[in-house]
Amino acid sequence: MTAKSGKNYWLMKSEPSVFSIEDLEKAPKKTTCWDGVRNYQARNFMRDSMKIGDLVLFYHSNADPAGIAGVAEIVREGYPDSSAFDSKDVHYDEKSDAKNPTWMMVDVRHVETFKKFLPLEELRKSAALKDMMLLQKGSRLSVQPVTADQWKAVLKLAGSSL
DNA sequence: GCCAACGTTGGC
DNA sequence: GCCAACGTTGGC
Repeated sequence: MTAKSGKNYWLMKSEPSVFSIEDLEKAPKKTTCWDGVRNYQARNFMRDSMKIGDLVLFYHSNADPAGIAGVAEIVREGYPDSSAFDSKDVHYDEKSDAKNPTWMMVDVRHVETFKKFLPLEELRKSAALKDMMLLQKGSRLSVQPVTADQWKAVLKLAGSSL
């Protein structure tokens, strides 16, 4: 992964019935740890490439409708996902060793909830977004990079002032 | 709730 | 190292 200097952009998925952007806004310090990711590619992005200050599109998956709900920012870089060590947690992974953790997480803080939610259907209509990973057939990665151009196009669609 | 697409596991 | 079986994701 190219981890050049400067800001990177991301998209992170959450099921709003589990944790929505409203939940993030109401959370203490408007911040949460992004635990429970159990996919190596997504883990690698969080561990290796996400930097403090990077901005994130907060995506509502398994929702009606699904789409982009707003923006968050990275406030803590990759560190071990403690939920992997908790046998009572739904994301418990008995194979993950606390001394050599398999799974990592980051902390994200709420930045903006879009006044205009961007449903998938609308994203698909945008020529500027046609190559976005989110929109590719079969793509289901829960943490994924977004290009600077895609980022600008999304904020424009949302009428965001960021 | 259905199911296509994907990732992981485990037998061989 | 192959690949079938299984589990999960996530749109619809």
